[in-house]
This record gives sequence, C-alpha cells and structure tokens, in this order.
Amino acid sequence: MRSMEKTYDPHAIEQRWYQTWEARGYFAPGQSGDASYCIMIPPPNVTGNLHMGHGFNNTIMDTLIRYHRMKGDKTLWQAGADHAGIATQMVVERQLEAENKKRHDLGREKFIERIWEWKRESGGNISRQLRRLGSSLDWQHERFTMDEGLSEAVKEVFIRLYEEGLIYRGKRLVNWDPKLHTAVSDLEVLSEEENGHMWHMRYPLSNGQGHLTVATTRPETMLGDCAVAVNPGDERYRHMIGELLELPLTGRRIPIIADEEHVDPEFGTGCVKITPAHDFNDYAVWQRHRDEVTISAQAHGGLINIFTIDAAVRENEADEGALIPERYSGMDRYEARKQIVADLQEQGLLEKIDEHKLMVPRGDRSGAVIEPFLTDQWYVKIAPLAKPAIEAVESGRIRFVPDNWKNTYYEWMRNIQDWCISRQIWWGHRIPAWYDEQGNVYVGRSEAEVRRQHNLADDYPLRRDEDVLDTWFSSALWPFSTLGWPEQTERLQAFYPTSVLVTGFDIIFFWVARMIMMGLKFMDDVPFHEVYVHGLVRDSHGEKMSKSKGNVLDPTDLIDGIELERLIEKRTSGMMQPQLAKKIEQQTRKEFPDGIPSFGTDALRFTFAALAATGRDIKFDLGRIEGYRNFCNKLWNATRYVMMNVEGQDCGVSGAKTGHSEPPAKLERSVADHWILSRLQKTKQAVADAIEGYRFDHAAQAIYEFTWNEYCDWYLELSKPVLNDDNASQAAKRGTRRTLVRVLENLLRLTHPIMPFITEEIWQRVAPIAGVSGETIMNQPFPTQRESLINEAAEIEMAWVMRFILGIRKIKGEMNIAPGKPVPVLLANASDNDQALAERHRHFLDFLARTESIEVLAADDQEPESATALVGEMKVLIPLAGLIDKEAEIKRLEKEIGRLRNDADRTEKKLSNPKFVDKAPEAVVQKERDKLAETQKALESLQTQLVKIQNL
RNA sequence: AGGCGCGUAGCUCAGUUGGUUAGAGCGCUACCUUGACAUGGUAGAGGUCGUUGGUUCGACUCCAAUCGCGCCUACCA
Repeated sequence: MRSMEKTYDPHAIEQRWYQTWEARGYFAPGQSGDASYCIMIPPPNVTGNLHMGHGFNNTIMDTLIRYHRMKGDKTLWQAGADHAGIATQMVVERQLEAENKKRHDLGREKFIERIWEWKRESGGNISRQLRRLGSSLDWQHERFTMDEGLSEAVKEVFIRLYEEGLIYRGKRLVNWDPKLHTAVSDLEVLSEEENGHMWHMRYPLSNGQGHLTVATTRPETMLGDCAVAVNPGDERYRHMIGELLELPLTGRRIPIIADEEHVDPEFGTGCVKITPAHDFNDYAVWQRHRDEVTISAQAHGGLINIFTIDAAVRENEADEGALIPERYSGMDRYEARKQIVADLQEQGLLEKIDEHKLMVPRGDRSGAVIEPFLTDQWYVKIAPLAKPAIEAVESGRIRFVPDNWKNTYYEWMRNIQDWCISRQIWWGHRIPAWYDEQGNVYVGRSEAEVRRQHNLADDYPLRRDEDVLDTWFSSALWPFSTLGWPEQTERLQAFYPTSVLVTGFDIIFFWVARMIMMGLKFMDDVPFHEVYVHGLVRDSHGEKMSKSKGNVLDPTDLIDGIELERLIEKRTSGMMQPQLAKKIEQQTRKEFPDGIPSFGTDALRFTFAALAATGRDIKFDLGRIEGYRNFCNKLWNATRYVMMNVEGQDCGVSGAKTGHSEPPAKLERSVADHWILSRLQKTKQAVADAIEGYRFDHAAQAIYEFTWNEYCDWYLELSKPVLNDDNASQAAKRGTRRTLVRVLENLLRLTHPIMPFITEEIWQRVAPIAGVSGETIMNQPFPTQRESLINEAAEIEMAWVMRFILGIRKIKGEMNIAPGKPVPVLLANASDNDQALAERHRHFLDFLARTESIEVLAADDQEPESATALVGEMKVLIPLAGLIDKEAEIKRLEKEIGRLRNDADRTEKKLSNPKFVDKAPEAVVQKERDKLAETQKALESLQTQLVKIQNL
C-alpha cells in the first residue's frame, strides 16, 4: 500500500473510490435487512446544473442513506431526473434561435426529436455532478419522467381521474404567459412590487350629467370594460346605480353596477372599472352580475377579450363590428396603453396620473408580465384530493421536520384552487384526449382504444389534444411511478411508502403537497412518513445566490478549486443584463483575490452538515469550509501517526494482519485507554441520536470535537510517552496500539456517512490492522455504543490529569516560560489519592506538561515562593527561583482571586436568600453549597499564596 | 393585511422540557517549527444573550409589549 502523503489530497482518491463503489454495485439495495429505508431524490431538471441547493440537499440525503445502509437496513436511494417541460423546451428553443429558427419551423415531431437528442448529449451532466458529491444513488434503476414506464403511469392517472370526474375541461381566466404562449399555474407566477402609475380617467354619464372618475393601473384594458362598479353603501354614487356611462374611445355604453364585495369606497375614487376578461377580481364581479340585462346584452355577454396570445390588441372578429377600435389593433399592450392615455388626454378625459407602487405578476421562467386570459384548459378538481392529504398530516401519518412547516402546508391546502394542468407547449406528456368535429371529447389510453370504446368508425375524424401536462403532474407521481406503478412490482412492495422526503420549503406546494394527494389517491397510503424541510443556501452575506447578482458558488468549484479569471468568466458570461458584468468582476476580485482553492468533496459535505441547523437558511462562508478542509487534514495526519506506530507492530488484535498473530498476548490498558474508549462510546450515541433527529450540525460537531479535542489533542499525545518509553511493558504498548487503531477504525465508520471518501481511503489501511475485514467501509456496521466500555472512573481520573497539565501550561503561558522548558513541580496539600495519581501518571505529566521533577511536600514542609495552580484542593507549585517574575505572579493571582471572589459572592447571595433555600429543589441548593465550599477553599488557598508572595 | 421565522463574541452559528463561570469555529493577540499535522501546537483577549416590562427563589430559555430584519400567502382597482 502506498505511503501516506504529509498533506491530505482529496483529488487523489475521490474519483477512484466512487468508480469502485459504483462498479461493485454497492449502491443497489441489499437483499437482506429487517427494515427498509428509502428516499426518493427530488428529480433534478435534465437541463440542470448542480447548484449549492443540490449540494446541501444531496449531502443530507446521502448521509441518511449511508447511515441506514450501515445500520443494515434494506436501503434504496432512488435516482432520476425530471423532463422539466418549459425549462427544457426553452433551452432547445434558444439553440434554434441561434440557427434563426423557431420550433414551428421544425414542426412538433422534429422538435421533440431534437430535444431527445439534446437530452442524450447533455442530460447526463447533472448525474455526473451528483456523483462528484459522492451520492450513493441506485443508478441502475435511474428513471426519467418521460421514460416509457413513467409516461404510462401519467396516462393511467389522468384517465382514472377523468373517469372519476376529478379532471375536467373548462373555459376560464388563467395566468397566461404571452411570451411562452402557455397557461401557467398560480404557483408559477411571482408577484413583485414595482413602480407604476395610477391613471384617473373620466367616463361621461350618458345622461350628460357629468362623469365618474375611475382609477386604474392598466388603462389599456378599458377597451374591454363592461361596467363600472361602486359600493352600494357609498353615498356619493348610490343614486347613479343602474345609469349608463359612455365608455370613451369605443362608442360603447356600460352600466354602473353595485358590488359591495369588491369595491372599497375608501380606495381611489370609489369607482372601479370592470374588465372581466383581463382581471381575476373583475371576472368574479362579472360572474355575480352576468345576468343583469345591461351586461348580458353586451357583446360576449360582457366578457370581452381584447388581446391576442401575444398580449397585443386583437382584430375584430367578422361578427363583432367595431367592438374594439381599429385604431389600436396590433398594438402591444404597452404601446396601446401609451396611445390610449394620449387619446384620453386629448379628449380631456384624463384627470390625473399618480405615482403608484403595484404588484406585477411575472412568469417564473420567462419573466414576462402575466396576462389574465380567457382560454380552454384542463383542470384537476382538487378539494376531494386535498381533504385526505390534510388529514394525513393532522393525524401524524406524515410529520414535518421542523414541525412548524405543517402550518404553511395547512394554510395552502385549505385555500387550494383547482389545478390548471394543461400547457400549450410541446415537450411533455401529451394529454390523452381526442376531439371529433362536433367538439366532443374522448379520453383514453390511445386513439384505437377511444374508437373501440365509443364505437367510432376508423374513418371518423378525430384530432388529438395539442396540449401537454404540467411537469409537476408527473412529479406528483414520482414516489410510486419510479417503483414500477401501475405494475405491482417487488420494489413497489418493498419501498412504498418511502421513509423521508428531503427538500427545500420552496417546493412544498409544487411538489410535496401534490405527492401526498396523489399517493393517497392511487396507493392508498402516504408517499413518505417524514418531510425534512431545509433552508436555502445563501452567500456569506446572506444574499440569495443568483446569476444577476454574480454571487453564485458552484459546488464543483469548491471541490476542485477555480482560478480567479475562470471564476470571473463564469460569473459574467451569458448574462441577461451584461451591464452588470463590470460590477460583478470587481466584487469577485475583491472577495476571491486568489480564486477558490480546492477543498474536496468531503470538506464540502462536512460543511453542509455542520451548517444544517433546522429551520433556517444557511450562509455559506468560505472560512467554514476551509476549517473543515483542515479537519480532513487533521484526521489524515492522525492516521499517519497511528499507522507509523502500529504497522508491523503487535497491536494485540487477534486475526489482524500484523505478522504477530500468536495466541492472545498479555494486554494492559492505561487509564487513558479506558478514558478514550469511554468518550468514544458517548460520541457514538451522540452521533446516532443526532442523525436520527435530523440534527446534522450536532452530528458533525460531535465528530469534530471528539476527533480533534479528545482523540488528537489528548489521546494521541498520551500515547507517545507509552510507545516511546523503553521501560514501558510490552503489554502496555500492546494495549495502547490496540486502542489507537481500534478507536480510529470506529471513528472512521462513525464519520463515513458525512465524509465518505477520506474515511474509505483511511479505513482500507486501518481496518486490517484493527482486525476488521471487509471490502468497503460502506457496508460495515455503523458503530453502536457499548455500555460496558463507558468508564466514569477513568473519565474522572483523566480530568485530574488534564487539570494538572493545563494548570502548568497556563502558568507557563502567562509567565512567558517557554512551553518546552522543563520545570520542577512541588505538590502541596496533596491527598493520598493525589499522590497516587501523580505517581501513576508521572509519565503523562512529564511528557505533556514538561515537568522536570515532581516532589510532594509534607504538611509541615516550608513552601518556597512559587507560582500556583489548583487541582481540586491540591496546590501545584512551580518555584519562582529564576523562572518567574514576582510581580507577574502577583497580578496573575489577583486576577484569579477576583474571579473566584465574584463567584463566591454570587453564590453566597443566592444561599442567603431564604426564598431560594426554601423553594428551590434540594439538589439545586446542595449544588450551590458544594460550589461555594469549593470556591472558598480555592480562594483561601490562593489568598495565602498571594500574601506569601507579597511578603518576599 | 395575515402567517412563519430570526435578532447570543468582530463574523458565522450552537445553547430541546427555566438552575453552566453563556459555548464552538473563523478572525484577533502573544509565544512555539517538539519526529502525525504550520491546513499545526500552547496560552489569552472578546458577550449587561435587540429593548422594556411581567411570571419565578432563579429567565438566553416562559409570557406580554416594542424595535429591527427576512421569508411566505393574499391583496386596493
């Protein structure tokens, strides 16, 4: 085996181990195991590139998966990707654009073929990147939402829901994206506050008695007005209700109607223009008043659409006459706005224009302003599905972690609207519906089936619906469609319901809620028992990462490192707003003057785990990952030390490949050995508890502290005097070597779920010596606490040793004595136990505190002038002679005394309060008393010491 | 407007049923290249836990109010 380099180099091992694991089939679920454990990956978009959210999300999932696999559960992490309808179609359309083509030039079939082609070329991108993260996904069963099986599941669900009346077709107002030419769901619309205007327009009364003034943020929609509404309780307008207005520019007349629900007399002028075909609220008003003759008599019953699918003013239909003034035909909505405002102004009908902030709805993909638009669409009737989905959470069959997300879930589920599932794009699952020339709809698995079922002749003309389904429709089926549904497969049997869903809060509505509804409907069971909701990964200043801010970090750049110039190029290329490039470049140069160094996957994963406190976003700070890179190096070098001392040596491990496999040799464990073994047991429990409770930050912290502060800082140092002492017995050396290597081997298994690569690499070297055999650490049992190795006595004894050593180090540190300089030490007021301990651990004390000599003073011995440290009641003295500055020691003692004084005062005050003594539990009071006694003893001791020094 | 969450060391964050001298990492100061590791070691400085009240023998922790910040949902045309 190769020797270990002085510095840990992740690149040398990560790729190699991943390939080995995958080639050997370790990621597939085992055949045995009592319990099954399953996580469905939130399918990334095939178009996608790995971002920090994926990094975070997948680190958590892989940690859980590896933990359960090691625990012996039958463990599946289902791999796959999402066809991401709109996003993917846009990517390929952009490619066509570069060739000066549109998708319609190719035609539907060719265009879809082109997307498949593209998917074959670049679709593997995201899975390659997931592999870099070490994700132990079951790639052999990777699925794609558009593959044959999943398409079958989609069709099946659609048909069953249709047959039950839970899917229907209807003409409604929808969110229309005029750039993409498709309907989108409420969720795909993001509203943001933007600066705009409020136009006050005059509508003259038909009776010539003046006018009403309406205020609007969208003056161009006045072409489609069918009424002006006022509040019936509004004194100003009550008497005008029922009268008619001359709708300017159109030559049409519209009524004044009363609508209490929608009109707030306090807002604006108290008069609201009603444009039912281009505003959701107005549509609701129209529905309430559509039967009033002044409205129903209007063209289209008052529901007048004025736009094309591009949101430009449309031409009149043949039978409409001059419904929409020709003058505006073909104008884009904003162009029309300008013209209409100008025309109103010219006619003296524009009263004023105010600055006004308003919420502007934009499509999340296209960024285009969404237009409420009247179209035929397919809907899922959601209330009957939502009801059991709400109950599943109420009853605790599904648990949110953290718990408070259930409120968000309820809030949405209780106000849920029917789900518009049809999209006017080409890439996706085409709706299995056919129409005849009379407009009758037939839903079925295929055209042939439809003809058969409805007795339609082969030459009876049928036309298939052009639309495809919302991408989230197929995602909603993911937990069971990937396992083979509608077939009753073994995998479905074994792994549904899945164990936990790990996801960001941003897709609770898009995805989580819909999976719950569909799972309950078609599997008659919840899709998962727990939902672990994590926060967003932000930059180090807490800003959301985005291309336009230029603060995006790419996980692979953190793993591999990236030079400054390359990073700048990456951040500034392909920008929507190229004018920001300069600023982004400056900002990047300032923040990463030397680019980003390579940290390796394990350090990245450990960072994500350490930052994964529940329920809050994480700010990703480079300092943090650097620290954990150093941690990897620490673990690596601790191993170098261990290997150096155990390789080829007798470690007292039977069956180990050491060349010393004689029958059980005598073995002796020191208190230090017992201590570290005891600490290890407690750490095992802490880590297991933390992972089970989704506290990955606690798990990471427990591992970090044990490794660095206990194993490395203390145990490794304590092993040195034993291993390097020619006088130490072979049995003692054997015991120490055995402990060194076994604790390390345990620690590696404990750490493996979070840091798979370094632990595997090291384990391969360490395991044989520790007497553990196996092909991979991946399939080794996760360490469990061994009660018998918990040793409180050893922990107490080691605490004494540490206090002794720390006391001397502190004096040296504060008195400017070189740490390496051996000093003579005197012990005063030492009990029998103290003396015994000092004797027994003399080699530890000498080595770690660099003591020259240790001498016990009898009670009547004269104490020489010294610097003092306390270990319990014992005084550890370092004589001043030549070493120590008297004034400095006085200051040091005064400071220490001050601190103790404070402490004692506070405790005394507490104890002199009769209410405290009366009411507090006895144990608490006793604890305070003990503390006071201890503090007072220490205080006395230091005070006499101070007097002594002062009198010199 | 409603809902959720957050304000703890210069920075990033722990602190789970109220009882610690309020912790960690990074950063900072001083010293140290000792045979695992300078991606290191040793010692140290640094906090009236946003503010104000209340409950309690005792509050970072519970309650109320208030200020600041973030997010989500619904919005006034």
